[in-house]
Amino acid sequence: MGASDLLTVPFAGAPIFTRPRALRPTNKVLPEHARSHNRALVLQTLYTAGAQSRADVARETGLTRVTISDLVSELIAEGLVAELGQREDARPGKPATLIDIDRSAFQLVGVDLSEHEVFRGAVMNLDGRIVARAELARDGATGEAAFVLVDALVTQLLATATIPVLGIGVGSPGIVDPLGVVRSAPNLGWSDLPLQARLAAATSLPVHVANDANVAVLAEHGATDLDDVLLIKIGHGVGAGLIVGGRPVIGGGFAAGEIGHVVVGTDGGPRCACGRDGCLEAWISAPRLTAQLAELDGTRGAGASAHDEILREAGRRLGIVLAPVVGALNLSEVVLSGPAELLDGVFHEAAVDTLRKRTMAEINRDLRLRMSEQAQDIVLRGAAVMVLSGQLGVS
Amino acid sequence: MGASDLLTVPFAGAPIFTRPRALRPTNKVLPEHARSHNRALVLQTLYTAGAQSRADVARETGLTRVTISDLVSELIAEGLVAELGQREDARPGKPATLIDIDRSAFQLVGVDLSEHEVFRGAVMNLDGRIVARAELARDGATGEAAFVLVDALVTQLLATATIPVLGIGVGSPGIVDPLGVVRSAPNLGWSDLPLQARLAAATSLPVHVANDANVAVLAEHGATDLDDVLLIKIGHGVGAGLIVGGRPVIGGGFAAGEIGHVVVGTDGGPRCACGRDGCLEAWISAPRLTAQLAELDGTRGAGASAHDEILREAGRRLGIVLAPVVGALNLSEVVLSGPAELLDGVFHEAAVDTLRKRTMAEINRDLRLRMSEQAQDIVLRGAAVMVLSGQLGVS
DNA sequence: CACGTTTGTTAGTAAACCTTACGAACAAAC
DNA sequence: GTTTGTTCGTAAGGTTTACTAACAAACGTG
Repeated sequence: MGASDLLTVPFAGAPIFTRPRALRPTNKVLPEHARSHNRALVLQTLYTAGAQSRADVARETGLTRVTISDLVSELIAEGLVAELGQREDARPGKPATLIDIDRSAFQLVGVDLSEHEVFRGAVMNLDGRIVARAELARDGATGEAAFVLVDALVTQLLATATIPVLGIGVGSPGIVDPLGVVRSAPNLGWSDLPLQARLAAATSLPVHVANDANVAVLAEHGATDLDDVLLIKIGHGVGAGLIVGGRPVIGGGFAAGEIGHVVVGTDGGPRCACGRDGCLEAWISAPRLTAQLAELDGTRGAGASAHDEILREAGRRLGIVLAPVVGALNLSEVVLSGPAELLDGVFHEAAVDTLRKRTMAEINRDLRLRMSEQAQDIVLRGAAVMVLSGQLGVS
Repeated sequence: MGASDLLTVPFAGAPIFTRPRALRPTNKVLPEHARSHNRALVLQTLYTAGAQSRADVARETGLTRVTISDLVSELIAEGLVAELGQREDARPGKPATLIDIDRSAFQLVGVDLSEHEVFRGAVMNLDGRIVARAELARDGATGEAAFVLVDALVTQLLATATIPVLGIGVGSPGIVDPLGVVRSAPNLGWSDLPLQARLAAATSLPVHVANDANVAVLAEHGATDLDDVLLIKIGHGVGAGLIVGGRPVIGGGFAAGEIGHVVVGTDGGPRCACGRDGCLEAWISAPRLTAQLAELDGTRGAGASAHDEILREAGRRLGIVLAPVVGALNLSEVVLSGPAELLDGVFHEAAVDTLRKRTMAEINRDLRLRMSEQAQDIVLRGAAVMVLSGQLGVS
């Protein structure tokens, strides 16, 4: 069985990004779609709860043991699920045969194009653990040259994989539509580049492409139980990924999360590359903060408190922008991703403080603003989630 | 057949408001669920496209003529669909028998509790056209007394209905959970009032309750093709209703849209009832604007330009709060609902202008900010949509 | 060792939609 | 006036799906 034989799943996890009505597939539902859904449900149950018996899965999903047996035998035939032998612990009744997703059946490839100087990628197993890494220096490549680099990176990663690859996930900067066309990525000199289609043609594997921040939030969503998460990704630029009601938000123009050039506050601010004053990116992008701190270090007699003041003001600006979003969506979780030496300290404190002062405490009582725990690999892990979700309906 | 016999529809339109994972029903999908979905699909096709033949519906939905015939005969037996006789226009082939939703089979009841002085309600037909109205002065009633008024209003409306009532929709201020419990509505003195359950018990009819602004945006969503709409409802308070990816957003604490007490800008502002300075509600609520204008009229020599300046500043404040939300969600449509004499003019202009200046033009190019066309009845119409969607899967 | 419990399978049933086929009714062309 | 082709709605039969019922196997427990 080839990986491309795997069904796409209409309900469980497939609508990775909701798409405009015009692009949506027909809405009719056939019995076979129900089966795909239940199939994905079994995989999802095994994925999140780990090895267990068929009877356990039946209880968990509400389907009967008969149906689960049928679905599982199909999944075993496809190599996605494996029997692990009998359960060890002693209890009455016939001993259960444990089954689990065969985590050594497939690997995944993830690619992160969001860094300015380097394209990074990894081969991961189905758990999202990284088994091999690769990176290629970008050296300022743009346009076709940049694509050639991506293609080379993917080829290199595929050669590293030791078992069949389930699919490839790519997080790209810029505006990416649901078909994986990079509509616009100024830094890479891409416009209307059909990245998904070209990589799929080159590799004959399922390929999923989305905006880097939108990919990153998938990694974070897997780590929480919540249905609403906002991730702020601070690097060379500032972007956001958003999950509302358990579904990623893509936006009418496929540009959801592009908050870098929203103006903050009513008192001006630093001049931004886009020509305006006080854009969020001009306030809090990593290069800007680093430059400000470096400039300060150049000055004689600059103390830690001046350091903190810069970061505190930046954190405050983030809080100002987030307050209306948190209020409108009643978000329960906001996650920060970026250089910890800049963000994890007074910046974070100031952002939390500002957010609390600017939203209604009674309503947003259980709001949490925290640092991501995924560090540098957040986009790679998110890419893995994207592939799992797209190919198996698992998330 | 009683209206309560009608199936709830798991896919097509039923998940009116997404709910937290813990409250969600089991995810398994049985063949009968598929049928419910397809049934709703037929109703939706007829509802939006009007009278047509079974074969037309088959082509539209992708299901076969056989299946459509089967579903339609079921719907006819239930009294929801009626045959209208043969199609008139001349074309080859056997003449088609036109069918349509029987718009005279049921009426709907909608209730709007969002106004400060009066509870308003209406009996509507399936198209949402109002056939009868009723209102009861609130006279400051709170707590149980307010509920008694609502109950009386509903009773009065049900007595007015001439044909069976499909269901009752209620838009209430405050925080309303997916089960129709008003968790908190300070103005009405309600906390944890099970409004849905009590009205359902009193009337033996399907009842749907949601926040007034969240209800209002349903009416607006029906009027557009877009999957993302933000409605700002300005009255005694300021609230928002939000649809993202075609689905209403309810929020982790069921308080999505509660933006009245988000602080605007970084330069202070009027003192708000909540104790802080510069809340959106303190800037732009209808009573506050009216009072400001009245105060101005008391002053000698106040011209139209001073009038405009007050409204312009208010509109600007709204734009400041909306910019991050529009940017983060990449919204394509924002709608204003409230007193036209305040909002439809310089207020509107200033809001549009501010929004454009504070978001990225290339990304939010096709953003529209417009006045609602539904005037005073927006909550009533939204309540109708809520009932239609909940009972028939039609939206 | 008999008994109850749990697991996973077999066999048969009901529901849902499909394909195929057909009669009825019409317009257009001859 | 007849033939031809089209369209509509229905009927019959088949496939897929998940269900209920029943059972053998395998295990603790009293």
